[in-house]
Amino acid sequence: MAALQKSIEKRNALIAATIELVNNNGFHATSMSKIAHMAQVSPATIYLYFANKQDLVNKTYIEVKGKYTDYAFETYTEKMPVAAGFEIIWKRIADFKLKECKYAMFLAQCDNTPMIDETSRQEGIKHLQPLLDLWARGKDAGIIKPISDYLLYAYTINPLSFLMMSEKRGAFKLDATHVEEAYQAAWSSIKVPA
Amino acid sequence: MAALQKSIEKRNALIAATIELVNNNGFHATSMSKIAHMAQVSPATIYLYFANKQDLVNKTYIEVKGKYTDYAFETYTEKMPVAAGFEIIWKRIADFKLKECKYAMFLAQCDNTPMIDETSRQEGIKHLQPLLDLWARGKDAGIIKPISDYLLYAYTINPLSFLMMSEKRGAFKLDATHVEEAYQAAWSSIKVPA
Amino acid sequence: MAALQKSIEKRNALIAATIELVNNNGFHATSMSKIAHMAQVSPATIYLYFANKQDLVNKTYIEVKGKYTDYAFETYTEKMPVAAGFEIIWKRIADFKLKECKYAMFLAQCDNTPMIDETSRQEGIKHLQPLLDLWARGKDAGIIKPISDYLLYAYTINPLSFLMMSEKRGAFKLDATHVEEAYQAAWSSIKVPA
Amino acid sequence: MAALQKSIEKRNALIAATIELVNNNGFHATSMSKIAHMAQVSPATIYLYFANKQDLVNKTYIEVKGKYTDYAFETYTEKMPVAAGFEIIWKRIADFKLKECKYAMFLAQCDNTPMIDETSRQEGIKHLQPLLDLWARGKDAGIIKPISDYLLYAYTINPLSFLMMSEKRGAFKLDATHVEEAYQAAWSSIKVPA
DNA sequence: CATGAATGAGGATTCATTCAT
DNA sequence: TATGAATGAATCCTCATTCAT
Repeated sequence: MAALQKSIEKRNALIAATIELVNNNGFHATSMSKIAHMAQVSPATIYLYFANKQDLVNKTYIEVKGKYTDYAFETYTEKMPVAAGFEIIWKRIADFKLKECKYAMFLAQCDNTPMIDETSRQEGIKHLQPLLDLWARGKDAGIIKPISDYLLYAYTINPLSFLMMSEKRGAFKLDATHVEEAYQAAWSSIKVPA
Repeated sequence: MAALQKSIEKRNALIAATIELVNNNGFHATSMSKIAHMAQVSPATIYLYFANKQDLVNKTYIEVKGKYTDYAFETYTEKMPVAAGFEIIWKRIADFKLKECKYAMFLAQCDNTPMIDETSRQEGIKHLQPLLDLWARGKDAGIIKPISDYLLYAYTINPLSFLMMSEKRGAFKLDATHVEEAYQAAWSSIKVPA
Repeated sequence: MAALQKSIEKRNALIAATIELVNNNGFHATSMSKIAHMAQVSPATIYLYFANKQDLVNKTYIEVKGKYTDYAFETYTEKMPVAAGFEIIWKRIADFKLKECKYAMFLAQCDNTPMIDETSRQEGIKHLQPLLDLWARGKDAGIIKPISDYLLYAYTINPLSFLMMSEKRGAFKLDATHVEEAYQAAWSSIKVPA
Repeated sequence: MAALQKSIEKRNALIAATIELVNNNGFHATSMSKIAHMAQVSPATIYLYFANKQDLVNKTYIEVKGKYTDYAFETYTEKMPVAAGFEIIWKRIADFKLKECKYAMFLAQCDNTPMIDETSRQEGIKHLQPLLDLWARGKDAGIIKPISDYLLYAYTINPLSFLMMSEKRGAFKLDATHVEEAYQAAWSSIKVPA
């Protein structure tokens, strides 16, 4: 039991180190030895937990994506009305991206890199289903525009990544007002006009 | 003159090779020798044109960003009405992202990587000024919501990157109808409701 | 007793795994973990039976060499006439090399590698004594040429290794006729001409 | 020209280092860095001359095998009578194995290792053709036994490897008398009895 | 006896960069 | 200006071995 516990802690330390180093230096400059060093482990030990660098990065991606979707849907239930449900999910996601920016930044870096393989991406997307279901309900009810989920995502959720990264870069500060404005923009873009 | 011409061609070949290799393999797997090889040049020659790899990548970024903004504003003049002007710029950008996807993909890869330094990013953004001016006009006229330019960008232009990358990944196909829907979503998100 | 039995079985499993892996992949690519895995044992357990890798390999060598000489002399008795005794031993060895090729191949791999130390080699040779005695008898009787045992071995026994390896490599097929021809060649090379 | 010369010298130094290290420590313990060090070159430089370790070892094998066959046939011409021709070739080979033992040992180590691929082996064997032709002539003339070339090789040439390695191991000393005895053994084993 | 987890040392290989020509 | 050859440092990863349990 203690052994298992230690194992889990070591795995977590490795994943945490990967996130931190990739956030600070990018995939390119994140070496296995640096990860090992930060996790206070020998480089060889990494290979007890992960098959290779690809695997480590992809498993980290899946893990973080899991945290993200868990957070997103924590306060949502399928019985909520469409508009209210959307607002709740959207604001949870906004919260996550701003408060758990360590994770959000990592996911942003994963967006366009070949380091993450398609399998892991699919795995990561799977948990977004409740949002897709909500959109389906909305479209059926004539509340949400009958357009592709990719468009809905591009215009409501994806902008948050851009805003978060801009803030991280120090370009501008995202306060509560901005978040509310952003929500209004997101909702305006997909709701069927009155 | 012929010498100068050859110089420029070599520089261009290097930049073209960088774009192609980064698009296909990512920054990680793009080495100076491969770039040199593809540009039919010795590795040492690269250093006659660029200080080092960072510099090559950043200069490439600026160059591509220039092509992007040139294209965006080619048919726009400052005298156009706000809504019309916005539509024209937006559709040019959409066009660019879909037709010049070689360049668009490269820019997307640059979005969240520490490989591109802040100076180059600023340099690349500079040329967006006409769009910012248009937005200022729109806000003054009560046509566009009085919110941060970052928000306006996040909800109108940035989604196109996401859509383009999704299409590249084969996730879905972006046809003319989608583009029109996307434009409506973009405009809905930032226009002041009637 | 049962415990001792299990111990012996484990040792045997380790030796068997070593033989198989070295035969298939060479010394170079045969790691302690692979041996442990194939013997269904923990890597650490190997070190309860053998001091280190060198020791494991050398002990394996001695063990296999033992099987080889046991087989060689099983049907031979010192009272046999020289020529008959030689034929019997030679054909047993030929048999061994062709039928127990798992062991023969392993020995062949050991032939010219520094992995096997001189001590183990001496140990392995010791059991050839009956053959040396036979040769001594043959020399005394003027039946076998009065030349060094090394020469006798080189021209009668050693060629079998070459033939066996050639067959393993698929270069040619060793049938009963070939074996008889080989025997005649061997005997011709060392017998005193009539 | 000077540059080409230096290149050739470097390649030769690498091959020489490979031979020496493999002879002393075996393939297993011969690392690229040790080879580089002994050739007074950076490890990276090896990869300018050889694709990888396999390639280096195989090219070395082919090179050495070439020296071997060149030496073997230097004084032989196809017009010589069978018996005389055979003696000349055999003694040249014996000479080579004893005097150029650096090369002979390396070839012996190559005999049974998976490090040498089948292609290189075939390449190395190609140059033995004159010997095979001689044997064909001998068989036609009823001077040499009508048996497989593999058998002829196993009983005339291959024993020399064993003797050379035994000598290297200090087991016994091969003097001129031994060589003559060995030759007689070889010839006895394959000649058609009077 | 037996082990799974752990690791330091070392493996092959690649890379950004330099330098003599 | 242009280069091919060269390299030290760093890469990912494996291995023989040990140790707490």
